[in-house]
Amino acid sequence: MLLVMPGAQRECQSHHATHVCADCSARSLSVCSALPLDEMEEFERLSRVVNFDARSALFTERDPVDFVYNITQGMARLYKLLPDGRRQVVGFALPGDFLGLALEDSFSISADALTPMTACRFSRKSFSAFLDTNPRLLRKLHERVGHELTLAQDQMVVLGQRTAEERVASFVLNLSRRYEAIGQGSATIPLPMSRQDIADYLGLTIETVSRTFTRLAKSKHLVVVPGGVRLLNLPAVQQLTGC
Amino acid sequence: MLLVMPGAQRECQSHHATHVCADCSARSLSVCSALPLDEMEEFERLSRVVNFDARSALFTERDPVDFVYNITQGMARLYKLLPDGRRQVVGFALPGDFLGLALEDSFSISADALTPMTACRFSRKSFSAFLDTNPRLLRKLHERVGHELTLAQDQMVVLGQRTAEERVASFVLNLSRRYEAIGQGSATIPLPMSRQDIADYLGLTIETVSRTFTRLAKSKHLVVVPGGVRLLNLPAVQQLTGC
DNA sequence: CGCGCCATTGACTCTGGTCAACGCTAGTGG
DNA sequence: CCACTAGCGTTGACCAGAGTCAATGGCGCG
Repeated sequence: MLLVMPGAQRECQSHHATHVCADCSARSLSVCSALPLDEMEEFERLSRVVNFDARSALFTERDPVDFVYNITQGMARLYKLLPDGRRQVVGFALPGDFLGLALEDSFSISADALTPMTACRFSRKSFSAFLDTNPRLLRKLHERVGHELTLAQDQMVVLGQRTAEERVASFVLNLSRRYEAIGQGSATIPLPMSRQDIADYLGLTIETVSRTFTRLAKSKHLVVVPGGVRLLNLPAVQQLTGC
Repeated sequence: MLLVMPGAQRECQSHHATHVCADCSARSLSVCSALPLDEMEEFERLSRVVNFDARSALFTERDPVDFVYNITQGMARLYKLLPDGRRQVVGFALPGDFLGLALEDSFSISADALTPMTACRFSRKSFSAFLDTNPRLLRKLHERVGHELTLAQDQMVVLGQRTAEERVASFVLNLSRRYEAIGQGSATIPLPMSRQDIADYLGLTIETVSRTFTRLAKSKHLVVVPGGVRLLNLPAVQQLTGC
């Protein structure tokens, strides 16, 4: 069980001068793409670029939602804790992902940075007010949550029906597809999260995850490299996911 | 594995005369509550009341979304199938629930009626067009999907972390709360779905579900009655869910 | 009445969990 | 520069919770 120290947060705001949506590498990946240039400028003024150190907390379950975030760089893990310390990682957030999508009053999950991260931060209030004047953005946001919901349902299939090997294979494949989608595709798939994070995401133990990677390596499906894996036989791995 | 016959669908439209939103028992439960009276009348004209026999299919994964549904009576099961026949039930839909929330092009899940059902059916096109002129409804819909997403994340915790007993206990409790929320609370919790449905929802087998109900009955947590269960010791069952 | 479906129960199996040891690597301090 | 340590990952031996297979029971329907 890996916990983040409260107070580990180091959040350093950069100057507004450096914040130009038009130059943002994540713009095409995010809900911002719904905005034409002129509206984007207004939108831009509502937000502020924030940086997070690796291992710092973005927010915690039940925190009031004062800010929402649009990730531009790095990776976050999203999770829920049980009172007895068990943890379910419900997802990993990449550039283009929006945290606080649901516009709820308090966060239903916790989030912290796995790597150094950059995000656009909006106060919920101003973001919400902006949405009232921009149905297109709301529509885009709605699409996003809808997509997140189908992803969550896919993960329910993984957790409810799949074997350890299928879970690990589908995890690696999905992550690989997501890297590709944000233009970071490569033969080697970086895994910035720990084995414990993967285990808690897949409903397995760290030992089972480790053994499964070893087995997949022995069967020449992939190689485990420092900080990630490299797929050797994509079709065979796809086969393994059973879907 | 319980499959629904294709063609089992019996969908009988009733007359528009009988369709009056103002009298709808599900109105306060559903997204419609976002609409003032005058807009509701326009909205009303877009929809049509449809009835479904028990065991009939509403739609199937990958079907194009021609219609969206607002459930007014009965219960549906929502599920995904794997190519090899394994099934994950991702939820049960009750009055007030909206099917097709995400406004996607094709359904990501299948749905069929567990009981005789009634729903308001909208063509996606006209519903979507109506949304464009009613940001308040869109906002409400967005809230809904957001809520569905948090429920899905809660279910990920159940599937990834909980023991068989905890899963069954949380299933019964959640269902009980939902009945209460729609004004159908009672000491006896109806379970219109089969043991197989419950098993596929909880990532267990039918035998484990059955044994767990028996165990919970032996330990005086509940009684299994025809068509449902009756909780004997609510606090103890809450305790069992570990949360 | 008898058939069929669903649920329950029992006996046994097996996948994945638990517990424990070990190794590797990075960071620290002498 | 190297010894020491701490944290993470891997591996092994064993265990247990849930799955599998099979038989039985109960209820509704023809």
